[in-house]
Amino acid sequence: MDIENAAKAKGSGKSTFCDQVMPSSTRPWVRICQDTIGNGKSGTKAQCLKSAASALKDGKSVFIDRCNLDREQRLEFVKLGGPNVDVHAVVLDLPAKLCISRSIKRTGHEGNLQGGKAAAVVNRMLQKKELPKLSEGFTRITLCLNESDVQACLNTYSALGPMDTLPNGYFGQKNPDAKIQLGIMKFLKKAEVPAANTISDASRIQSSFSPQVFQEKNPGYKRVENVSSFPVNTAKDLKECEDLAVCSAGSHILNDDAPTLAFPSISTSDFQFDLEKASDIIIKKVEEFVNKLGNVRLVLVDLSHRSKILSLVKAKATEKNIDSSKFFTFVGDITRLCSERGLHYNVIANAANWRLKPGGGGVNASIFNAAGPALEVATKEQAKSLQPGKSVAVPLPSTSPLFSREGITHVIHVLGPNMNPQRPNCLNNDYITGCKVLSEAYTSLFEDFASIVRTQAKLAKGKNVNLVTNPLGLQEHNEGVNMKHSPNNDQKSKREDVNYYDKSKKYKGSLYEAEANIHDFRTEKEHTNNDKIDASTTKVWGSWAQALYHIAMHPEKHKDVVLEILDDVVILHDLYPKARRHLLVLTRSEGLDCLTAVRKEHLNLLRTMHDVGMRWVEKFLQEDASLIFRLGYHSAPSMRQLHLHVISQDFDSKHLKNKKHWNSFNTAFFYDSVDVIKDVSNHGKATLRDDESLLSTELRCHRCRSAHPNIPRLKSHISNCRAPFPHSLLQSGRLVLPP
DNA sequence: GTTCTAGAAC
DNA sequence: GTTCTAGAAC
Repeated sequence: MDIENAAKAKGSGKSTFCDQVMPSSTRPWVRICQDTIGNGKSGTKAQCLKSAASALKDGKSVFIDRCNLDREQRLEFVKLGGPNVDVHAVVLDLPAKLCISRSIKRTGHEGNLQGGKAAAVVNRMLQKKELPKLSEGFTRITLCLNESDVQACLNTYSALGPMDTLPNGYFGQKNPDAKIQLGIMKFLKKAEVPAANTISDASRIQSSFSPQVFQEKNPGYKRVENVSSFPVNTAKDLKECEDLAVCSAGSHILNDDAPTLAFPSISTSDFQFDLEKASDIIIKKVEEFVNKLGNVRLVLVDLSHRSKILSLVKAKATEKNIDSSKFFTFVGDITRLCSERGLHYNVIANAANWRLKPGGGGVNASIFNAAGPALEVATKEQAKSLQPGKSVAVPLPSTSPLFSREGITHVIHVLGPNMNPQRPNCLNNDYITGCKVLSEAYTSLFEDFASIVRTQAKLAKGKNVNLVTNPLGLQEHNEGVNMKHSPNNDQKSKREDVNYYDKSKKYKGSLYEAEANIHDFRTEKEHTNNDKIDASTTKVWGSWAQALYHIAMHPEKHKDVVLEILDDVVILHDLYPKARRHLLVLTRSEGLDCLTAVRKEHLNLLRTMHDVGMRWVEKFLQEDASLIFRLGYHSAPSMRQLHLHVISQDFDSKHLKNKKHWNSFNTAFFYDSVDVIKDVSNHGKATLRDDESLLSTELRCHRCRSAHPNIPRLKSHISNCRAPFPHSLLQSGRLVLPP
């Protein structure tokens, strides 16, 4: 099989890199494609070189679109423009698994043998492949390991204007020498089951085969050989990117997992503090804390690449040789650094006003706006006002978009000194006091951040010591994971033998979820070590299964969904109701996650849950006497934290979409509350009936028991079926009808 | 829990 | 060609 031909087949797709960049770019790009250079047909390398040289001469920027898998192939292209041309490589190095499945699919050999052969060819190619290095003469290399890397890179190049330059360096991976993707051997065994085929998949395959070299002419740009890497791998705005290049040369550390504080420059905008003095203070305080804090990152953020304060701080950081993996400057909206710029961060500082109120302008308005009303409420709980030089850390409720979208767990409000006569407490140019107060402000900010990090580390540690019989390094994992949160990180783990660390990385490791994750480690560990352990402790909850737990622990922070907060339970609307009326009665008892854990001591709680549910049913029946209700638990719930479903039997809801939805409420999987209470009362526990097959059984009408071929047909039937309910449901008060 | 989507079923 | 399911990803 000829890999280049394979690449060409998919290269014709519109989703290739050049095709996406060229139309949206204001730069004069020329694409040199070996596959089409010979009057639409495949040409030679020499033809490519010739065309590229002539385009460069005309002042064009050039894409070299061909398989440049090894150094030798690339060498002549890199040399083309001479020392005044910027030479970039964009390496589209997507999972090997994908290449193989695509190539198998493409050649039409889906059988076991051919599939295996195709996989072997790809495997050989990948083994041979040599990723580009800066030492070959590239000024910038961007390695894309997944779709979102590719998208970020596309954005970067699409935004590149005729005169713009990009920072030099190696972006995207710690080890540019990596040759073969782990897990490939495991994939080979599965090669007989080719993965699905789409256009976008096709383009990914091509990409994998052909690291492509893009050259752009840039007269007047001085070429640098040994350039730095940045702790950034996605950047949209190229101009702004220049400001990212603050790191010391030679550093290849992408310390992306470390707890990260993003902070604006305090007092330098509206409060008109002198920039020179402010930058000195920032550098001094950063130097002081960077070593003290251990494995964390401090990131100074400003909106514009023209930011004076960023350039000053950047220059001074370089001068002072501050570790660029621990401190760097970054251009972007502080409320969107993760979603828009790919920077993982956990805590942000706000340049607050003394009332700690939203509004005003600048960072304060922007953070309060982005965080939603939840931040204002949470802030009020912590403090009413703030003195200059002080800060206050506010845990961000999980309802805040900054939490869910960006992964920010805390906002630290900081009030700096004011030099603006139009604002309160103006220091009238008294920079002796001013510098002292600004120093205090940063000290307070960094100490608050340190305290958040320490608390979380301790929490993780404490739980481990208590819960894990054989720590096996888990402690370390948890600490590492603790502050990590990466909503937009779709980089897949290349390892297929998922260990605890890998697994944990898949969680959104917010501070709140950290606890839950630790719980997971324990249970999974115990499960592997001891098969005899009770089922109630072996369940592993995914990160998405924590929502009800969070609500139960902090119902006051979820006023948007919570209907009623009582001592033992919380009542809320099911987020995706499967009927006209669908409530959840949620226990507030921590650690009671599902029915299997319920024992005699929970009887009172079960009765309370039932009674509260019944009270709401009565209310609903008064509003609509045609409704009929059923109260019960899912035998094996998807969401953590024991919850009772209170659901009307119309099942008239757009959210009821699949067999599992239907069967979870209409087979023995649905465990009537009255039966649970009876069973726990009689036998001390609920009898297990979480047979997975219950969820995939045929679809039957809950009234007349007729079977239906699919969900739409079933829904159409139940909307009209008025047959009486089965005898069993009418007994023991399982169904609740109007009096 | 939902969303996304390939491909099976119609 | 369209509908629907089911599995993966989150």
